[in-house]
Amino acid sequence: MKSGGVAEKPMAEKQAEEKSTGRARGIDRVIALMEHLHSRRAPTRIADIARDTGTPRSTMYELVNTLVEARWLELRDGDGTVYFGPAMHYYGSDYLDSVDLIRKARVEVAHIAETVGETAQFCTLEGDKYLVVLNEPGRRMFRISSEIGIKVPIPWTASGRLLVDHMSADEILRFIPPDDFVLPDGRRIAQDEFLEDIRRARTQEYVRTTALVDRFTTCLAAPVRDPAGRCIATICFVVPADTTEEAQQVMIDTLKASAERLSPGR
Amino acid sequence: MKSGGVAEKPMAEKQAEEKSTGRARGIDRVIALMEHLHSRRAPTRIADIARDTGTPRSTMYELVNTLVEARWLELRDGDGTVYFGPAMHYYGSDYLDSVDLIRKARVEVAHIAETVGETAQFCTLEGDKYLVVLNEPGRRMFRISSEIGIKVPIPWTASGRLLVDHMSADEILRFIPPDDFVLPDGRRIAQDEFLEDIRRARTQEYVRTTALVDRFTTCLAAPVRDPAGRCIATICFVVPADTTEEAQQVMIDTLKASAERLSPGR
DNA sequence: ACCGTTTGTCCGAAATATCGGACGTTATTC
DNA sequence: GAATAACGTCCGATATTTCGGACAAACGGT
Repeated sequence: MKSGGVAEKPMAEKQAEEKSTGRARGIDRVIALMEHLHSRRAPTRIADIARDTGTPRSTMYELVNTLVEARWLELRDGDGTVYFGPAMHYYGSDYLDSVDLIRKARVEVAHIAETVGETAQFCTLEGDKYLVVLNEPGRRMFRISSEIGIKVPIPWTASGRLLVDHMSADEILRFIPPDDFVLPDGRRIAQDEFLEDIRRARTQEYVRTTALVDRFTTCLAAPVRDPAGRCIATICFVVPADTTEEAQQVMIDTLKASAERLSPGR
Repeated sequence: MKSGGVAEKPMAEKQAEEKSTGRARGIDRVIALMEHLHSRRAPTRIADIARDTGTPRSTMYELVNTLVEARWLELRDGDGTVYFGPAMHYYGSDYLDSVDLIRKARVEVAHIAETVGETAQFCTLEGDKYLVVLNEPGRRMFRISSEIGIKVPIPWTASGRLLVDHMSADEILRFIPPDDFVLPDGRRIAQDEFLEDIRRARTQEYVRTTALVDRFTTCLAAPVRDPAGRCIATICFVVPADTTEEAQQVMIDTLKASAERLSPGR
């Protein structure tokens, strides 16, 4: 077997079965299936999906067949594993084109990633989590797998500090789940430093963070604001921490210009 | 109402109901729903979707609610219309990243679109139709709406001439539905000219077409070939027909270089 | 202001899709 | 090479989801 074998993630079937009986609608099982694939982000064997989503095996086989036929899913490798199919890309592209801000952001992100040569992203909030919506790898491309659509705690990111800057300190601390201040390596982000970052961000109109999620990475982010001045999204660079200060200043100016162009109603 | 009102497309419910009774599984209704949205490529009212897909109204409302909750769909405008939601983008991105050739093609297409400044695309065959998989608008950006995932007759395109160049003349004419030689404006593409285009393409390793689908547009395409020499995809530019010959030569060279880099096993 | 049309919700009935388990086949382990 | 585990398919029963139609509210044209 090429993938790491049996995964032990007992979190996927949260709401797989909520009522009393184990029986569920096909569509609900399909939604659980797709969410599971997205969270694993790798081709997965059908039996594993069935187990991890709490779906009966026979049902899962039946549904997967249907979805493969519709090209929502694709059989991968020898066979035995499935992953997303081309139909998802088509529908996803339709979504991107249908949202004005995202369509414009795509142009900006592609442009600055190409000209600067570093990975650029466009991010928003979804609920109380931070989310990468667009990702354009730079020439370096040291991070291969996309994080698009993966929810991340707000304090882990530079953009997160901008996306909550319309709230008061109290509101912010009530808004963000306390556990989200703990980084993947176990370090805890001090709340007062976090709030100070946000305060500074409001005047500087950009945020820089270093060695947060990843020890050797710096994030630079600028806010996209609605006419009321509220940060509705961010555009950012993800660069090696040893990037020179001058280069970073250029990037910050680039980000501010792009963010300005993206801010609606100007 | 902002859209053209009631649409009269009696083709969407092809296989909406195939058996005898009108009853169908939820998942099949959802697949029909998504395909319908993709073919319309615009936010659509729920009742219209129900009618055009042959789904009972009450069923469609039920399903749409479920899908909106899962963020597969989004309510648009005031309300009343639905379209694809962010989840489709996330799943679609996962698909793009999971296919090696497409992941590489994304880099190439973005790069040449940025440097040349014209719209670049990456295309393949799906069944007997041509299909845009990636589309990166140039600076001009005169065509806004994406055609990603929309099936187009092979003879209408420059890329199509490359994608069938491994077949004999007979095979090609058997492969392409006869109606596909008729352009949107009613003109008919002569089969011998079409075959001659393909023959020339094989030696030149690129194709140029002008004023085919669109009177003022020229397409330039180069083949991505597998180790056996078979064209498995194309990379192309879509430019105004009055682009100078010198500029077009530069683009052809650019395409050939990119196509070469994308061709597996070299 | 009137009236016809459309929207969105609710309900009971019944057609059927989901489920569990069994079975033959293929892969993996020792 | 035998034993064990996993894979994928099939089948009948029943719990459930789909469906049609009815209804109130909102809309829109005259």
